[in-house]
Amino acid sequence: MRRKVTLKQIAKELDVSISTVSKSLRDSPEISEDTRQKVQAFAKLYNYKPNNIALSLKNKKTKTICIIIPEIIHHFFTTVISGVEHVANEKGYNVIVCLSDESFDKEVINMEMLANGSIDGFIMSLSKETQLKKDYHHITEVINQGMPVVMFDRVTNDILCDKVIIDDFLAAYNATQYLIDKGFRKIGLISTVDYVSVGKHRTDGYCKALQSNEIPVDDKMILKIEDTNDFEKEIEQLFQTTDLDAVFAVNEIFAVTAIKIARKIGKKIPDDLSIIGFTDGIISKYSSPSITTVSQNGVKMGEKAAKMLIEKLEIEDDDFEEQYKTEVIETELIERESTK
Amino acid sequence: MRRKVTLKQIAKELDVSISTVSKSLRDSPEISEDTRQKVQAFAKLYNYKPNNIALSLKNKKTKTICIIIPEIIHHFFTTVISGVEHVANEKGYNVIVCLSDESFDKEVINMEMLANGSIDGFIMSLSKETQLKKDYHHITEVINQGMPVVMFDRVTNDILCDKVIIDDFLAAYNATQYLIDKGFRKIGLISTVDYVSVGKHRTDGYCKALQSNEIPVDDKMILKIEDTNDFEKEIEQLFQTTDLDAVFAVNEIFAVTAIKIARKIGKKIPDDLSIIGFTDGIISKYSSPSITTVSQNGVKMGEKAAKMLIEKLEIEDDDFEEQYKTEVIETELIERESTK
DNA sequence: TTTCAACACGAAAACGTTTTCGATTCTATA
DNA sequence: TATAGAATCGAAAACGTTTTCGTGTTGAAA
Repeated sequence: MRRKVTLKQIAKELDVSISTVSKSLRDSPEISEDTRQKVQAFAKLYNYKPNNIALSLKNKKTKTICIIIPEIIHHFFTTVISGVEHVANEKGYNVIVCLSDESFDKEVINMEMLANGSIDGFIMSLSKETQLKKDYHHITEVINQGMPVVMFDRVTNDILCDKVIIDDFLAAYNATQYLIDKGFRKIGLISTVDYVSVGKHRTDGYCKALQSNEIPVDDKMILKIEDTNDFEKEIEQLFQTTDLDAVFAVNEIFAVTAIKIARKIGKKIPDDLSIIGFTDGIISKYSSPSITTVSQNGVKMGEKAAKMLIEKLEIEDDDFEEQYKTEVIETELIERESTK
Repeated sequence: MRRKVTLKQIAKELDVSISTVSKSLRDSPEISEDTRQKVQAFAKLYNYKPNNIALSLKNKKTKTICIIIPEIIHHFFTTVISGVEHVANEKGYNVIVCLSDESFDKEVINMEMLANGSIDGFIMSLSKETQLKKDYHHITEVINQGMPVVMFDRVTNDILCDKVIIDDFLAAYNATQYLIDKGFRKIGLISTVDYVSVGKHRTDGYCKALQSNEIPVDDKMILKIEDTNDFEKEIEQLFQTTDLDAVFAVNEIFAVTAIKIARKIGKKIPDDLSIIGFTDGIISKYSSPSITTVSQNGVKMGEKAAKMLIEKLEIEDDDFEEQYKTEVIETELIERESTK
């Protein structure tokens, strides 16, 4: 077991000072060719690598960013991670992934823990509970300490910071309009409870589309799901109490479950019922029938968020004009087999 | 913007020494009640939190572990992350997630980057390319430096370290036997290339089960997929050149794709063809028909791996008897709709 | 020979902690 | 009152770097 070698050890071994070793390794012109080569050879032999922690302490930069997501089970979030990872690694940053499990407390703990020097900045999507409580003190706290934060997808207007979102309202509007254009009039909605920001926006877009086409919004056709554990019954009830010819679901789990329930009660997809989902995830693609869906490019969101964060991190502190941007990622409707 | 306050600043402000501040905050008996309260009050007011990096440098412990996975798209790996996160957080550790993208180089870079003080230990599953090259120098290097490594799922016998696996051979054997018990004889296999360790073991289990039942192994019924990008054609060809009544697929992507192709060429699932997958992931559950599968409890694997790693980290260096364990996680067959 | 610059290197501070040990003051006992 | 011992605090080292600045040596020009 050969422990890592330090500058001090090299210095001692070669009988020079620590400074000389450091400078030699960084090719400082102050050092003579002779000693430089001697030191470098020795360092290579013992596989010297500078200690990251010491560097972090000295530079006050850790070259590490943290992404906090509510759940890892939603494929969308894993694609965001993938995007973040990609550009972060490219720029020499590491990524710490934290899961809030939709819990306010876990979100707070994670942030407080990491904000004390461990990382340089946050990329995050709000947990359900945080959105419900509307308590963002932990985030403002971090921002006030001068640590940049980029929010994505589930964001809030109560916080001033960089954001990456899609136009949930417009995407839902277009999806609904697509169904209307196909001739459907009895269009159901399977959404989340309103305090989840994106759920609210998508619900609004759905309603607006109906209104624009002078189709009355019928609350009986709208299902807002709170508990993700046992929502199959609710969907089944929706299908049995209403006579829908199309459904817009705000995520792919809801969409695929709707398909399953519809089948169970004897409806053929898409012949008897057309379904549009949200998020072009792995389920939509591999489900049979594959699901027509609003693509929400998670990789692109992650990449963009990481770029914005790292940009903020690398501008000199001199020209710190606080300019917050909100980037809107394009969505598109991917037509597959669940609509006709 | 109120920057983080340090011990030095508090000391200066209260006109005491840094040591006194530090001791006061840690409730040292050396300090008088008076000054202790004074310091603590001041610290609370200014929301003092110790700097993690400084602590890491001092303690030579970062309280951070890294998990390296080949791909985040496989739901199995995300469940492992979830398990690791869970116990790590419980024990006060942070988790850095790295994606090797099945690339040897990325695996090496990630490990070399983080091994220099940034983290305390690794949890990892080998990339395809690493398994192909059989080059594990980066891993032995890390282990030789005294940093514990726990491997899971895709492991190798060439490295001595703690491991968490399932019995791939037995699980595949049982799955195949299950099909045989149902009366099937023409059982196809959709596997990965042999250098992926788990693919090889599952293939062996399949073959062994056939042999035990005196069913000849027919290479034409075995498809080994190398390129994950365009394997649909290969599966289609398999179905057209052979007349199978059942298929065992070594992961859920292969399984769901097999269903899709089978449907496409007019076969009904499970009436004309029964299919068993591997990994009880999100696809298997939500696919319709839902997929009978070998459950490979990723959460449990992650939890176990994290526990083993943290245990290694927290034993005193005194009693360092190198004892490596290999933990085998139970699998079970989950019967769903894709078999009859 | 003197002087000055270039050259080569080392000492020390700094990042923010914790901890050991020494120093000073106070209290109580002889 | 002298003194031992407790109580209270500060100096400094240590973790591993980088970097500024100072210092000594060398060579060449005056």
